[in-house]
Amino acid sequence: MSTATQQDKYNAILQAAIEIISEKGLHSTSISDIVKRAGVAQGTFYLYFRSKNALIPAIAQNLISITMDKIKENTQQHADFWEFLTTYIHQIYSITDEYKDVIVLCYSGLAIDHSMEIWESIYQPYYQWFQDELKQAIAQGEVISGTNVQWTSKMIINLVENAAERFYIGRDQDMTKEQSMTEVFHFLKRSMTNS
Amino acid sequence: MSTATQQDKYNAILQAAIEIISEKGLHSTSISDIVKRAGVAQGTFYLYFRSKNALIPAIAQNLISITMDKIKENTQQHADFWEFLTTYIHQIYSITDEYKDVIVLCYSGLAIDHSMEIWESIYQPYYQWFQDELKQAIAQGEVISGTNVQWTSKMIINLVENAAERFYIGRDQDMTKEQSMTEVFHFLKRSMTNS
Amino acid sequence: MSTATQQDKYNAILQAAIEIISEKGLHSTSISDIVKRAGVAQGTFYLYFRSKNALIPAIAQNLISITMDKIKENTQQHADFWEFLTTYIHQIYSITDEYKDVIVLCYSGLAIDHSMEIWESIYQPYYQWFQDELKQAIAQGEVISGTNVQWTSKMIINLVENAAERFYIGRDQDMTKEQSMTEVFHFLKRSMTNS
Amino acid sequence: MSTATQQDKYNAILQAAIEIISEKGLHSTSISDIVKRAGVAQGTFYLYFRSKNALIPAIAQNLISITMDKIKENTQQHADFWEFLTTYIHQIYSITDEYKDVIVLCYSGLAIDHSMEIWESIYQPYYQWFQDELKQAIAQGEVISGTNVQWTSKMIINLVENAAERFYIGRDQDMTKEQSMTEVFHFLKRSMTNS
DNA sequence: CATGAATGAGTGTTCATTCAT
DNA sequence: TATGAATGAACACTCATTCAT
Repeated sequence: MSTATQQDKYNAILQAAIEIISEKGLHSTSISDIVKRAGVAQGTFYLYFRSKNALIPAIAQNLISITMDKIKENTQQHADFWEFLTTYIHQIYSITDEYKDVIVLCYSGLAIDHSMEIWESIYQPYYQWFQDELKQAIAQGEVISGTNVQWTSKMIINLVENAAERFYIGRDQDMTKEQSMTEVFHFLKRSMTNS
Repeated sequence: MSTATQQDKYNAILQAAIEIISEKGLHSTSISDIVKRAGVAQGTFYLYFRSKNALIPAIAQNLISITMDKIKENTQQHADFWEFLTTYIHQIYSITDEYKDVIVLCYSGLAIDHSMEIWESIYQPYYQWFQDELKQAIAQGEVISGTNVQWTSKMIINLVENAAERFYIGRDQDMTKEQSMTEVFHFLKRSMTNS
Repeated sequence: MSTATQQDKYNAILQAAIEIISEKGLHSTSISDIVKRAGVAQGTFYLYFRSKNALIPAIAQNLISITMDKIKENTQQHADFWEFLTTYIHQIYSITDEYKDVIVLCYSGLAIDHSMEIWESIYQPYYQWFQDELKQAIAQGEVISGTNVQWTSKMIINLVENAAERFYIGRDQDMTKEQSMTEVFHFLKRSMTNS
Repeated sequence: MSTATQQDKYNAILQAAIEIISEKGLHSTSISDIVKRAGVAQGTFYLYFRSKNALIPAIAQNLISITMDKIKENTQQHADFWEFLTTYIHQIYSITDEYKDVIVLCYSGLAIDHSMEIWESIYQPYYQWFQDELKQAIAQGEVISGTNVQWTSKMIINLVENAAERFYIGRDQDMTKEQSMTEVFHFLKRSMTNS
């Protein structure tokens, strides 16, 4: 029962691309490199991706999917919003550490392609999910009312990601990971509660 | 006595590079394009830049210099930290709008040569300057004491830049520029004061 | 009983090929383009043609068939050879106008496979037919005796085709179509009669 | 004294191209083949020709130049128009024999490029030269007056070339070369004189 | 007969970089 | 310093052809 479906080939190419581009960068990675590792023929690449650049949005999408899956899985049970936020921060730091190369390639790749706006559209369901959590927290009285849920969600997500990226990618490690995460947590909590 | 000094040629090449790369992206811009617009010979490029990639840090450096000049100039006079912060936010939004293409090209250059650390070093004096302002605010009692000046400065700078980039580059324009800036301001102020 | 016979598919592919190659040229036309327009699968092409190059002789054959059908149909009734020749010239000009793209593609196929001899063999029945007309004219005393029928037939056919091609393909339109045809006619008639 | 001028490289590339494309055809000849034989680098080709297709008009131009040089040189001295025409026909047969491959590649190449009209423009000075000879012959009373000099010149040139091409390229050699040339001569003479 | 996914060899073209002047 | 002709390595992408179903 040979079951090499189309989905398999798509994934093989995508994973190979992620691995190699993460290592060598987009510019230095050739299609030839990718297909060799994916175990398919040169032409097969173009059955699944319109061009080399078309890889980037696919990689970004993939990253976000993984991120959401991991976070959702780990934040399912939480006593209150602050426990949720703590777990969320931990997860983001952990994911950033694991996928730092992919994150960098998404930033640079989407910029190369002049398609930075795509980030926003890919993030949409992620933003949405966070908004729901935040709304609930407001309803519970854990977060001050009057908060602009939409804007604040994006702000928090970006702030946490930025802190993690500065720590793991920018190698700005004056403090420990724990200290960094604590600063993030308190900075956010102060802003969202009446002390 | 019109004498084309070395500095002139360096700047001519750098400016030409910024213009063309902003338009067409790094990948699609050739040295040939750049020298043509700069009005120098092909080989002259290599008298001033070691390689094509060496342009990116120079462009980034240039952007930071312009940013710091503009901001310093406009924030010289301020009654208190919050007036300073307001002006700062305005300036960042304005600069982001004007230089969005250059910012994008800096992102796209991120991954080249794994130059992420260079990025942080270029930001260093910028961070330093902000830290000084923040220290002063704490000394004045405008900002809660106990704040980690170093971490918080970076956080603020990144948060403001991110909000502006989401607005102008990610084209996330659900709210007006003014509303967006106001949200940023209050989010930060809440976090840095005892209500 | 609508049954797509083999002949149908052969013709569908051939017609599609003629259309697209006429538009885009042989080199820029892919088998993929052809089968898409013909409404058959990629592999089906190879059930009817050995290769892409095998299309050219088939297209040429097709053009000659059409030409002969049209000319025969229109020259059936003629008082004498000169009326016949006049009609013939008209028909060639008209066909050249209608099929100029196909003619060009036949030229472009000339060099492929050094297939020049194939060309002559395709023309054979055409030459033969014209020879019969010419023989008859000589028998009738309309054309001077002593004429080399074989050589002269080819000469005339080529001369008329060339004049038409210069007019429609070379766009050498200093004179009107009518003037051009009249020159051809008189040039030939002078040569074939004692004044 | 190394004197490799630009003209030299242009010619080296052009000659190499003519040789190889004549042998293998345009499609089967790669730029790599050409530059290797020309003894220049890959990139150098593009300093002299915009593209592979740009070779064809250059080759055609070259062929016409050679043709005119040879013919002019050999027809300088002639007692009358008919001696001139005889020599002309001989020359065309001889040139066609020598350059048959180049002729084929010009036909097919220009057709591939959809630039058949270029033929006409390249032929212009050739036509002009023949017209002058023909005018003189009419002035001398050797050729019937009332002849359309422009049209007839083109006709004669094409007729002679066609006969030669049928003989050497189409390999239509039922008769000897001499017979073929004699037929051409008499066919033309009959048409241009009152018998 | 028909299909269309898969193949992988093949190539025109670009362009960063060098170097003799 | 400055030039710009020359280099040649590198690569994305195409497409004729095959073959398992």
